[in-house]
Amino acid sequence: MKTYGQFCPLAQSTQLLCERWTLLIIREFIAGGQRFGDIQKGLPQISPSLLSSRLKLLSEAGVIEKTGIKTYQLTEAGLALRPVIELLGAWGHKWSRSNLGSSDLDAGLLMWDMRRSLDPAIFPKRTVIVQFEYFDAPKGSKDWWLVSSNGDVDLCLTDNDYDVDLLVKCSLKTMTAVWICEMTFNDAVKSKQIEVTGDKSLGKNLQEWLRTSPLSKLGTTETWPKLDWS
Amino acid sequence: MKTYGQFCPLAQSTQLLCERWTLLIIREFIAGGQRFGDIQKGLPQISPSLLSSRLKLLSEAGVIEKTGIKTYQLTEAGLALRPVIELLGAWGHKWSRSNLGSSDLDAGLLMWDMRRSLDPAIFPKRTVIVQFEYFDAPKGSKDWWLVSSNGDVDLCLTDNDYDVDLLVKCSLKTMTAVWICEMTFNDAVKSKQIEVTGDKSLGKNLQEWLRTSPLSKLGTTETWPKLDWS
DNA sequence: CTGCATCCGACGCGATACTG
DNA sequence: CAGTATCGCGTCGGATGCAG
Repeated sequence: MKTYGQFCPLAQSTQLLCERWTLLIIREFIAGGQRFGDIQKGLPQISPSLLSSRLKLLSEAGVIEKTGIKTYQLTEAGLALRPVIELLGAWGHKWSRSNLGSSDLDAGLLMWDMRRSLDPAIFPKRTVIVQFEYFDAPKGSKDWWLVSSNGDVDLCLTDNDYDVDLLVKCSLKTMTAVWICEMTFNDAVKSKQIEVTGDKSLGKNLQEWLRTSPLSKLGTTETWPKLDWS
Repeated sequence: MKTYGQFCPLAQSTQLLCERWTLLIIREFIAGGQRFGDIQKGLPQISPSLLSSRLKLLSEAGVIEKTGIKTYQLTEAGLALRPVIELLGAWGHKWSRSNLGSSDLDAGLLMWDMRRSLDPAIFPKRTVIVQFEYFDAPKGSKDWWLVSSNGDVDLCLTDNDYDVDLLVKCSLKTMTAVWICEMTFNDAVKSKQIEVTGDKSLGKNLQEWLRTSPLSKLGTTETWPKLDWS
């Protein structure tokens, strides 16, 4: 870890936390990840060796700790970073100019994020299957299935001959924009950017379903309440 | 600027802000710096070329803007980073383990920080000169003079045959610890870690004088009110 | 003094392969 | 799945010097 040679507390924290990937790793822990693989899943582009060394560094710094042979969790110091993460996220949401360059789009990340954030209680207890079709996504990540059944949500990338209740067709960019609240689902449907077919009564719940993302609250309130990430 | 390939607002903000030096540069702007040299003074170890490229990047990102031929200031987006800086600083103050390694000590930074943070109103209007002597500082930065006269504080590194009102002798480490509120000035005096000689009535004000650092408020309150950096 | 260009070294970081 | 070892590239960033 490179130091700044300054006694300033900000220098102390940034030299630890503001290295590449580090704050995103913390984000994954806040979002509920516990294992090496959980973290990797939320950070597809990090190399295992780097992740490994970051975890070691964060352990030594007392931000995370091992809770088992292969599980970690945030310490008190780590949990204290949550407001920082939230504030930085809110700043990015409001002030970042990058407006979703196509290189920022990643269907896998999007769906993974959905899976862990959606509230299954919105749908009936019986199994409900929602298929997403992104016509502009790279081959192999165009079609996704979210399977909600008795309080659980599963994510599938392969067609298991599902009995699909709802089919959502749109561009990856549109769905991502909806997910991070740059537009509302309903508006996107109205303007034909999203096409929904299937069970009408279930369809009405989609907007509400898609609002439970922790990010989604960013757009709506200026000063932003505690988020329910987990 | 290296990107993460993620749409997450946190990824957007960190890829811009969490590169080496960047947040410390913002800190310097918040502290009132406007010119290239102001920033450099607070970041003695940054190279001019790197500072230059960071300023350019931040301009493009809309965090700072040129206000004149050679002055910059924070934009609205930049000002919005202040809570982030404060939170990160508070985190570092509370949770950073590094406990002032000697490599973090820097007499120049310390004195520069003092000069801009001290409240001259504490002392009488007439010229008051306080000399600091750090016996463990590197040669050439052992002796410093703070000159307070009618509402202004100047900093000197050379002996101008001053008529010194107060002489403060201690280690650089001790003074730094006091400055960032790891201990109080009075306690350090009591335990003989700081030796003060000179005008007794002025000496009594030192503790109060040294409490006006923006950092000093970190230690005292858990949730920390708006700081007066400027 | 301000700001930038150039050079070059160090090492942060990524890719891959491999082990338990 | 959870990491470690190795290798090598790329770039960050530090030193110096110069131009405005």
